[in-house]
Amino acid sequence: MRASSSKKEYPKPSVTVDIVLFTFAEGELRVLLIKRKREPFANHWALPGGFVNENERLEDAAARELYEEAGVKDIYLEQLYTFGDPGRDPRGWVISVAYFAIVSADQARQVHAGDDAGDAAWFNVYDLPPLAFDHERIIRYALQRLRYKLEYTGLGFLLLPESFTLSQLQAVYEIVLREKLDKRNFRKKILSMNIIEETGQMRHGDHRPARLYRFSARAIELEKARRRFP
Amino acid sequence: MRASSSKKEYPKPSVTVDIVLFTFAEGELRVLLIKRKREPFANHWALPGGFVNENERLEDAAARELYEEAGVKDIYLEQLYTFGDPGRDPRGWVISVAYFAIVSADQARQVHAGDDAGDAAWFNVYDLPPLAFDHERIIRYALQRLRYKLEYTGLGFLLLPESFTLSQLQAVYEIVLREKLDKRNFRKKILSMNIIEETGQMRHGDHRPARLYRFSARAIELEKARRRFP
DNA sequence: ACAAAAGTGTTGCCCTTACACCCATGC
DNA sequence: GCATGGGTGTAAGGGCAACACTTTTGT
Repeated sequence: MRASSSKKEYPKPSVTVDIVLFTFAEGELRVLLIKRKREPFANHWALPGGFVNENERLEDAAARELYEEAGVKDIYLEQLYTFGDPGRDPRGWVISVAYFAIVSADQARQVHAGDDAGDAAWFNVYDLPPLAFDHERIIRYALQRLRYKLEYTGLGFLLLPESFTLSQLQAVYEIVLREKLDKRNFRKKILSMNIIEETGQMRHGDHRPARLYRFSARAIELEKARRRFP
Repeated sequence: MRASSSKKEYPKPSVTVDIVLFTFAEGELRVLLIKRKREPFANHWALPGGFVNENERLEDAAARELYEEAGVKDIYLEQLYTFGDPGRDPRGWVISVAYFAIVSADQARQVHAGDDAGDAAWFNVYDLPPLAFDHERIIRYALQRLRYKLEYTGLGFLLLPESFTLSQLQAVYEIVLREKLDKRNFRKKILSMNIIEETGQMRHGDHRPARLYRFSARAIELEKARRRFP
């Protein structure tokens, strides 16, 4: 059964990528879904994704599908898990490499349904419609990964617009982690990470204005270094 | 490009699993390799692995290949990463789902080359021969994962025989993490985790006898719970 | 002036780290 | 009796959690 006993022809699976794309807007953690036009699961919502092409890196396939189906580019992407259980796709043997992705609230606004896909829409992760295939399971797993990332790295700001207040950032943490956080401790912790800096601007809203922050170049470099592998 | 536009026939990749199987023996962290009999990379060492069958779970395929090629069963297995870069296999389009696996020193002794594979042998991870395909990269990534696991969970003992001394366990940590640890702090930390218990036996060697420990049922349950997902 | 969110420090506790000596055995 | 690895406690410092009031604005 070695790869090298290769004169015989073995059956081959189809390989797809599926992308769990998160963002944060209006106080909700949201996931992008596409409404399927065709069977199986016509009119069900599903993760964006599709077949991998030959001579294409898996991550490139994920980026391409996101662009084709939702018009978004330049996105934080990382491999999540590969799902290959028999029966996960009624059409036959289909293995899916799932990716985990984040867009800022700014980028999220550019999303529009691509030509060859159905409608694209954002859904509250905690209130999803019935999903096609095993996509609910994939989202649950992605959410778990998002929680780890938020706790261990400072990646919360990837979900927000370019400038944001500390209260907004805290709201992201609270909603993703599903727990209430202490304001002072939160601020101390985030500021001590040295990953965000003041913009000097203020946000004016209903009440006392709040300082605006952006994530610092340092934070971006840190994350790039951490991802240099594999 | 949706999965559902499926009347056209897309080319399909071959899908394999490759397993990075670790153990610890004679003061070394070791990886199991198989000597390839056929081209490409004939006579090079490679990770155990092979094609996934239809109607087979990916993890089952990994377990099967380990059994066929090395005769080992009932192993700690978890998915590591999926490698699909173009050109990673000279035979064409081959995507590999890599698995991370650990056997105890006891189990490692049962390893023997299977019928349809070449020789099987254990190698010091820090002193590997030239490897086939992108297998060196896969091993480097698996090693990184092993380090995380050792730091965050108490899984060091999976590498050791059923009963072991604290000094042996410390040696595992030191060699995997490549740093020297303080004996008292190490013992305090491990014991406070409540994952190992005394067997009541002693190991008699050259010098003062050492207490033998085993990992407790609790540790096994904990790890099972943590892995219940995805 | 009042409602509402922004902003700010201190304390106690726990966990981590650094560190050195006696003990039990085999030879 | 000596060489060798086994085994043990304490003190200081850093990080984390708990906790309440003042400030600034819009209306």
